[in-house]
Amino acid sequence: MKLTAGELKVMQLLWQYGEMKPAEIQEKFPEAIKNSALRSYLSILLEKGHVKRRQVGKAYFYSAKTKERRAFQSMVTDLIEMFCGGSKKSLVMTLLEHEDLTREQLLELSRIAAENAAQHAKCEAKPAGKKSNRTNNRGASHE
Amino acid sequence: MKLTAGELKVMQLLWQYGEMKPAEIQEKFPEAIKNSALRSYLSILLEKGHVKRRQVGKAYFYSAKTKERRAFQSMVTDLIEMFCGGSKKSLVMTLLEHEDLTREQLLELSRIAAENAAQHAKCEAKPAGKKSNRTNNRGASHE
DNA sequence: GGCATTGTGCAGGTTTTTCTGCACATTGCG
DNA sequence: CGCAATGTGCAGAAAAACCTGCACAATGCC
Repeated sequence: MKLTAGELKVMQLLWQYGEMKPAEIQEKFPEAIKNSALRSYLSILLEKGHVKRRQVGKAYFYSAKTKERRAFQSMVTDLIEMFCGGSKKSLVMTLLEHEDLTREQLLELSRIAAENAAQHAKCEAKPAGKKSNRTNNRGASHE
Repeated sequence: MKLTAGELKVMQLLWQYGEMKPAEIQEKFPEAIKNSALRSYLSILLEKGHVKRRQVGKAYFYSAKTKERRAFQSMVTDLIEMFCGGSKKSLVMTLLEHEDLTREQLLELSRIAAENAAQHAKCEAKPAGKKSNRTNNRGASHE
């Protein structure tokens, strides 16, 4: 996988807004960036296969090829390997214990964990099948 | 903050084993690395202030100056900003819902979240004070 | 002493990431 | 037409990350 900081910023915008041409990405970029610098990122991303582009008139429209979910998982996996001895549980525990979540948030998370556990009970002895996709939210704003 | 991949590997070893000289770090390094390459990392880390060193005879012993916790938090914060709209809760939810945790792990996590919520109830209206340090485990092996 | 071992110093190299400049082509408008 | 605006292509520069080689100094052992 492996996206650099700059590449990731571009991908974020493509994930969020969909197909865009360089100038549009440039506008939405978190900090000021020259058009040529941005296009430089795009060509690297194209090379690496993370984006694709479509020609319309003289302009190119870029869109994400790599899914946000994949990129996220890849980063979480790295983090876990580096800091939590490879255990996802450890990461969650650390987050629960050391980060400043409110009482309400903790209770909700507790509930969600319990629900997921119940979910698991139903398909015992099937270690690879998963995901009910009940409340799939990520990518923006639900605080 | 900002540690590169290579620097982080060095820091991990220093966090785990404490003070060491270059040759010792080199031995423990996850992949093969030349002594000079490793020392190159160490001098960058020294420059950046993430490690300190102590001379004993002709040799230097290096140890971590930056705390593991700080580095971890910094990376989690980055991840959250990039993928979860700045919400820690979102990160935990995503982990709970999409990652392959066992039923037992989920139940335990649910319990821990509930406990932490209870903890919070006791010091209402104190948003900054925290941490009971009941089961402080991270950095290695509890799967 | 001679010589391998273990350590540092340091002056670099290569590759990747980040960013720049400029030439040039097309389009729209006065 | 002239010319600004908008787009691409491309050839890099600059900085950071990653890695190497070699000189040399101290130590221990024959």
